[in-house]
Amino acid sequence: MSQQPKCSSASSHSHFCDICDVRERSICAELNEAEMQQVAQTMAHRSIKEGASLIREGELSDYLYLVISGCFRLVRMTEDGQRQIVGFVYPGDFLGMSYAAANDFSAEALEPSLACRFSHGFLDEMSARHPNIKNRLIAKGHTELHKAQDHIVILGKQNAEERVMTFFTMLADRGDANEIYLPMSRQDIADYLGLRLETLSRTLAKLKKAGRLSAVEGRLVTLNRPAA
Amino acid sequence: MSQQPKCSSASSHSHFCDICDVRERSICAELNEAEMQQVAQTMAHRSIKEGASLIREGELSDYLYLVISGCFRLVRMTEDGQRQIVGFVYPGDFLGMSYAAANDFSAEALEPSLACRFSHGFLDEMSARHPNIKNRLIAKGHTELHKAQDHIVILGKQNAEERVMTFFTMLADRGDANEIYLPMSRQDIADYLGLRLETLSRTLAKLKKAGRLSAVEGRLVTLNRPAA
DNA sequence: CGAAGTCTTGAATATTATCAATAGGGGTGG
DNA sequence: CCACCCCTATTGATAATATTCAAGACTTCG
Repeated sequence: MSQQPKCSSASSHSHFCDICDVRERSICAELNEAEMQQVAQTMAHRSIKEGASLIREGELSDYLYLVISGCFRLVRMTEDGQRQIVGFVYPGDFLGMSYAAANDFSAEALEPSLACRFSHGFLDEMSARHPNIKNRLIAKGHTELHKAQDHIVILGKQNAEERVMTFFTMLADRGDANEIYLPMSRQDIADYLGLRLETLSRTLAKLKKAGRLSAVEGRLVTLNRPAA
Repeated sequence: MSQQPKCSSASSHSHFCDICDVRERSICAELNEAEMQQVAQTMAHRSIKEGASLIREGELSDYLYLVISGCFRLVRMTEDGQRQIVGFVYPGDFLGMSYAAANDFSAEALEPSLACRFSHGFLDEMSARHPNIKNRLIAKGHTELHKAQDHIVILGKQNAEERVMTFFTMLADRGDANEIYLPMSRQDIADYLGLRLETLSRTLAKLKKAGRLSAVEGRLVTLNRPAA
């Protein structure tokens, strides 16, 4: 229940864009050379400390953020104070998509992270010249919906073992190896999978004994699956 | 496992728009008089029989559909053949939002329904003159994501009784009364709430005995809650 | 009326949650 | 460096909850 530390304030750095890993596959890919220059000059960024929130549930969404590096958990609190994690967010994903509406969830950094900040006004202006920007936002929203529905299937139809294996498999598919580093705590995983912390712990032990996980050591997990 | 009947093919009717209940609060609201005339002349509609599918999971989404009347269940099948309902769709909602991508789910009519059919090309053309159309699509996608996350919270944090009450309360809030007509079967509700059919049935009995539901008679349910 | 489907109820089982205690890990200060 | 504390994670025993399998009741429709 302690107050989250405030994250650092926005600041402009012209060379941030040079090191941006997600530029080619996000809205900046739509911009021409001159516009890219302008963006690089004026774009504000935010650096978010581990545990700090980039956006907060219920607050107004003034900006659209593009995650450049790091990782976030998306948290929704229920009326009776329970915590549900509705997703995890990685570089290339957007946060604060809701134009002038309250945020549906808080986004809390799991590790020191960087995000790029677009004002909605700026986006509208750019969209006039580059209609594909809006299309990318629509497509991205669609991807998010798809992921949320995968999540619904996990929670609606799978038992504890299946939930955990599905979760680890999704993480492993983000990289190329069967060894995974978990950026989130056990409680985070439990709150994502709709399980109690103890059930998750027991399920991990069971999966390891059954050989479906060849290693479970703190935040390092190794899947045992037929070579992809 | 029987094949769903094919729904009737598309047809054009100039006066369909006259009886459209959702026109003012959907994309047509952006159009001027002349454009509205054009839409009314050329727009194709589909009438979907009860049990028929408007779109199918895995098939390419050629069109965007706007539901005019009736009601659909959104069905996703898991690899092992289980059925999860990821949502219900009512007049004013869109289907087939994914530009040139496969549908994430099937939409099956719960009652005889009508939908209005937009080709993606037509939408792009109209959007050039009316940028708000794209904004409406973005906003609608956001609403859908929000609803999916509500669903995640139901499945992740609530027990059977809470799930059922939350579901009925949502339905009641769509209208103005505490008496609800359910357009879907018990199995549909169970597959939406992540419960077995028998568990749902028992939970209904329990809620009635406890007085939280004052009536449960087939598809008619009456909530017992402090007058809103 | 009969048949097929849908819904409800019953009894036994399986799964998960709860409460409680213990173990591990990382940092701080003596 | 070690002892201590705090936080996170694991394990154990029991209780609550939901599933499974089975049977019966209610509806709808031919």
